[in-house]
This record gives sequence, C-alpha cells and structure tokens, in this order.
Amino acid sequence: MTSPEPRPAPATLEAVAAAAGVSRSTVSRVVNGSTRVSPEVLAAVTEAIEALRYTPNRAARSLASRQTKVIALVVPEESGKFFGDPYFASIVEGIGKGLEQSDYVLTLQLTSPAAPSEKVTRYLLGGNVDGALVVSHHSGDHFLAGLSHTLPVVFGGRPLRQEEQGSYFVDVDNVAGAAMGTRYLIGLGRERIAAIGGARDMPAGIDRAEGFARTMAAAGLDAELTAWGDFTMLGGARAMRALLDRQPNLDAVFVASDLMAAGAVSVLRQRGRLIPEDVAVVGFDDSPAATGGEVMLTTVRQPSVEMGERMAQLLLALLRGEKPQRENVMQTRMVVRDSA
Amino acid sequence: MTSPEPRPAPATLEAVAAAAGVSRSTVSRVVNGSTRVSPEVLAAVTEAIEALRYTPNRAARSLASRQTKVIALVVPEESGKFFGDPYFASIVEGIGKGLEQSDYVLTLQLTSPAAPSEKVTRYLLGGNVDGALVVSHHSGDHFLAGLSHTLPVVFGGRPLRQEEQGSYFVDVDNVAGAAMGTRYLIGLGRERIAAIGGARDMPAGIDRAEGFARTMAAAGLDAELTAWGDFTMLGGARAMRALLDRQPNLDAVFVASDLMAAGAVSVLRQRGRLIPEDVAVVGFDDSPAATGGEVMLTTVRQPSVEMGERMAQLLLALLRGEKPQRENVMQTRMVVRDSA
DNA sequence: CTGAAAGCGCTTACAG
DNA sequence: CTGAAAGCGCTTACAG
Repeated sequence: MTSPEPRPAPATLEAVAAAAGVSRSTVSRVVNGSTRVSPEVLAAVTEAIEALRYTPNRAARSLASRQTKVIALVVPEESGKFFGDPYFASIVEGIGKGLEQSDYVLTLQLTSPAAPSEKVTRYLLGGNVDGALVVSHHSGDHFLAGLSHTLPVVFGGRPLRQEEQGSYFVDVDNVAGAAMGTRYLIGLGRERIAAIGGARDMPAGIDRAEGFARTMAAAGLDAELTAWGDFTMLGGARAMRALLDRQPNLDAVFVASDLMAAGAVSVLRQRGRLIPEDVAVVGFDDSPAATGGEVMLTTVRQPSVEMGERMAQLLLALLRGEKPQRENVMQTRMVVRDSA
Repeated sequence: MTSPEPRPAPATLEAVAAAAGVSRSTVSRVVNGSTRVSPEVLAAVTEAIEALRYTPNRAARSLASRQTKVIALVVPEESGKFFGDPYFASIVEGIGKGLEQSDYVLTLQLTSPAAPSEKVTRYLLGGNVDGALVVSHHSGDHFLAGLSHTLPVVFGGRPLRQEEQGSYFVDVDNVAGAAMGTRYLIGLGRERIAAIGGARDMPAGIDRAEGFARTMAAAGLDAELTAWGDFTMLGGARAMRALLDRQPNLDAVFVASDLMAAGAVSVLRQRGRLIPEDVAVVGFDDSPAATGGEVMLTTVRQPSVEMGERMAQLLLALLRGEKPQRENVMQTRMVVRDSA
C-alpha cells in the first residue's frame, strides 16, 4: 500500500532564480524567450536551467497564462475504423510532425460518431484545451458544430454541416481527384466503368462519388454502376461483389479509397478477373494500402502526411492569433502502378 | 489579427461557493466527493454546480494537488506500423474504455523506437503526467527503462529489458498460444509446417517463435522452416514467398499475427495454393484482419480489447496507491474458421 | 533591462 | 460538518 511513488520534486522557477541570482520574473522571461535580457543574465539563467534540469510546470504555467498548451485530437469514429485505415496513420503522423517544434501536446479524444461521451464534451468545452483537430468527421457529429464556436478548430476534410461553414479545414479537391481517376480509366478506353463510393455521410465519400458521376456524364457514359463501401476493406469487397453480380462484364472500377480497393481487388481475383487486363482498378489516397496488397494500385494520391502537418500549422497559427486562410486545398495527382 | 477567441470565462469554485452560500473548501469537498457534507449543503452546492455548469479547472487542480490526471500513451513505433495493425486499435479501444469512468485523459506520445524525441522525454519525465501506458515495446527502447523508475508504468506485452523486470504488464502467454496454434496444425496431420515470426526485437515476436519451435521439436518435427515478417502485411507476404522458395511443398504455416497471415494468404493464392487444402494457415490475434481478408482465418485469439482495458485498470490501481499484481497474463484460445 | 507583488483556481492541513 | 488561510509554480502588469 505505498502511495504513488514519491518522485524527487522537480526544480522550480524559484530554484533557478536563486541559483542564477536573479528574480523569478527574469527567469520567466528567458524561459519564454521574451523581452530583452542582458547577455550576462541570459547566460547565468541558462546555465542554472541546465544545471537544475529545469522544466516548467505545465499546470502552474497554464493557470497563470490561461493557456493549456494542449490540443485535442478529436476522432468521432469507432477505433477500429480509425486505426484500420492507413490514411489516418499518415494524418496523425503529419500532425505529430507539425506539433513537434511547438510546446503543445496532443490529447486523444476517441468518441463514437453518434453520441460523444459526456466526459469528452465537458473536457473539450471546459477550457482544458486550447484548440482541437477533428479528423474523420461525419454528418451526424452535431456536437462538433458547437465546438468550433468555443474553440479554434481545424477539420481534416471539409466540414459538412451548415453550422460549420466558415470553419478552417485542410482537404484535397475530392471531386476533382475523383474526376481525374475516372478520366484516367476512360482514357484507357474502358467503357463499362463501375465505382465504389466511401461513406455517404462523409464529405470525402460524397465528393468522390460526385466526381465520378460528373465525369462519366460528361463523357456520355453511364454512371449507374455505383456501390457504397464505407471506407473499409471489407466494405470494398462487399461492394465489388454486388457490382459484379449486377454487371459481370464491367471492365473498370474507380474506388474511393485504397483500402476499399484492396478489398475489391481480392474479390476480382477470386472471381477470376485479371487485373488490369479484364478489370482496371483505380484507388484513392496512395496510402500504404496501395502498395501493401496483392496488386500495386494505380491511385489518386493525396498528400496525407502533409495534410496532417498543415492541419497542425493552421491551428498553431490560429492559436497565435493570426488569421490564416480558411480553406486549404491541397493537390492530388495520379500515381500509375499495376492495377490500371 | 484577433487574438485567440475570447470565450466566456467558465465558472470558478469561488462562484459556486458564492451561489451556494458556502465556503470554497466545502465546494471543493463535494466536487471531490470527499468527507461528510450535510445533505442540505450538498444539495445546495450540487444545484449551484449545475446552474453554473461548473467544471473544475484542471490546471489549478493539478497545481494544488500535485496530480496531473493525465496518462501518457507511449508508442515507440512508426505511426504507420502502429496504426496499420488492427491489434493496436483494439488495445487503444480497451484503454479508452478503462479510462472512461475515471477523470484521467490520455496524451498520445508517438516517438521513434530508436530515439525518443527530446520533447517526449522531457514531457514524460517533467512531472506532466501521472503515469504511462507503453504499447509496442521494442528491445531497443532504452529510455523506457528509466521511465518506469520515475513513473507508474504499465506495459502492453511483457517487457524485454533487464532493467524492466519487475514492471507491471498485461500480456498473454505467447509461448503457449503459439504452441496451441502449432499443435492444431500438427493435429490436422500436417507434416511440413512452416512459421512466420513477428519482430525479433519484440517479446511477442520472440515468444511466439519459441512456442512454435518448442512444439515442433516436441513432436519430433523440423522447425527449421521459419522466416520473419515484422508484424506487417507486407512482411508476411515477403516471408511467405521466401518460405515457398525454400520449400515449395510445405503444407501448413503458423503465422505470428493475423495481419502477416493476410499477406501470406495472398501470396499462397497467387502461387496457386488452395487454402486450407494445400496449405493450412493459422494466424494470431483474432483481430479484424482475421475476418477482413480473402480467407477467414483460423487463429489464436488474444482478448485485445480486454487487455487494453486491463492495462488502464492496472495503472489506475497503481495511481490509487494500491499494489496490484505485476504480471497479468490473459487467456488465448483457438478460433477455427476457414484457413485451417 | 530587472524586480516586487498580485493573482490564476484550486486543495489541504488546521481550527473550530 | 464547515471555514479561513496558506500555498501549489508560474505569468503579468506595474514600477523603476
């Protein structure tokens, strides 16, 4: 029954001040890199800090400064879907990069898309974070709308809801990206082109489906052959089966994510289709799923890591009181490999 | 150039005390559910709290109590590998569950396995967290050894290093689990049984390989046919190819994770093997990867979500000053599906 | 450029 | 059962 380990008390500002023979105010100034401090004093303080291995106490700091220096990573998604898609790995990796040089830390707020837990809500709204990064946003996430009124928030992917127009976000032009992928398939001379959409309640799902439909229409082709896959590998496989049942001799499929494309590919091969000879497949993301499966996927690349990094930078700018641009749309491009 | 949104100042303890007509001490007591408070006072305070939508200020609280109420989730792993394996999704989901009822929040500390960032180290050691949960531990993670001397730490998977003997952890008996999977294959009458190991520098990798080797030896079979796959789907595929090249007529393979097994399965099918007729495959984890791929995997199940939950509970107990048991080994069991 | 002092919003003995 | 008071470790005007 020992109580929480009695760690040696870390050095305080006070101690550093004493060691350096200056006031606490002065130490605080050098710690915060603020106003001019004389070189000698700076040196003395720096030395004392090193010697005592001083790290500012976050709690004291945020109590006094009214800044928590914590950013929430809000994930309104089942953990399985979030972790299951390598796209998110890249986003989070980018966010990590973007925050590395700052002194902000990230708290993970996993919550069901339908009903955010009371705990999460209170935490986010209770002044415990300086800002939030929202990833995997669904149309049903009502509570997030309120969030962005109280807190600087940056969305990964354009926000869907009315109330969130005017939010900060980073995204790619999903309509254009999907159009590019579809045009590529058309350019290959394919004529019976199907599509597998993502989630219907997510902007990326909606927009990519629209990009496909528009492009097909513009080319005078039929865009009826569409199924929805929910952005999972399993969903992609299921959708592919449905598509094949409806139209056994389809000759191409545009898939709204690489993970779903991997599922689709495995079904196509099971049913004896040669890729790309019989059926050409174009994915979306260029995530590790594009190169980790049975066939190296031709895909519409979005710069996921950079997008995560940009999200972090955007939020940091907001936190500095700057007025960065609201819509940050990054470039997609075709990456041609073996599947089409 | 507006500065960080001027949110309405949240209610303070002081305000609640005034509203309820009591002292701050008293409000603090009811907020912390501590010592006896008269029913009338309790009611008045509770009402005031509701009315003012009071949430305690975390910074003030931890400054005064010397507890941060934050737990670090330390992931010494490339984000791609971490997010890429559904096993971790389950662990994190479990951790989330285990923490839900507590007032602890989770900060995500992604760091390279080789060299932890200065920022992470200082953060962890600087008194900014009350405890840490370490997941995906490698033998090279030197700095973690120091961690557990300063902080209550719970490892997911038995720790590997000398200095960490005596650490708290939750795990399954990987040797026994692998033995069970291997015995299952032997029981099927297979004779040329290969194995794909995980990472050589991770306990789960080492132990599962050993369970395989021991069981084969005990059955008088040759355990030479082993390759390492690094716990990724790609690695599993690569290992399978190497194995097939060495022994084209192998008739079974024990794979140390479902994700690697999915990679192996896809290679086997590419090379024309029927599963399970030609080659029986047994995986490990029973993660979504077991049922999300081309073939429904027969696998050694470990209760990942429960393991994550247990990790959280363990740490919470430590934080309460209790002395829970150090080694928490949970049960594995065979889940028989289509691949063997 | 530097310091004294107040204050951030809580918890925690200590009295009563 | 309840309150007054000190203190947690910082930042921030305000003087000088």
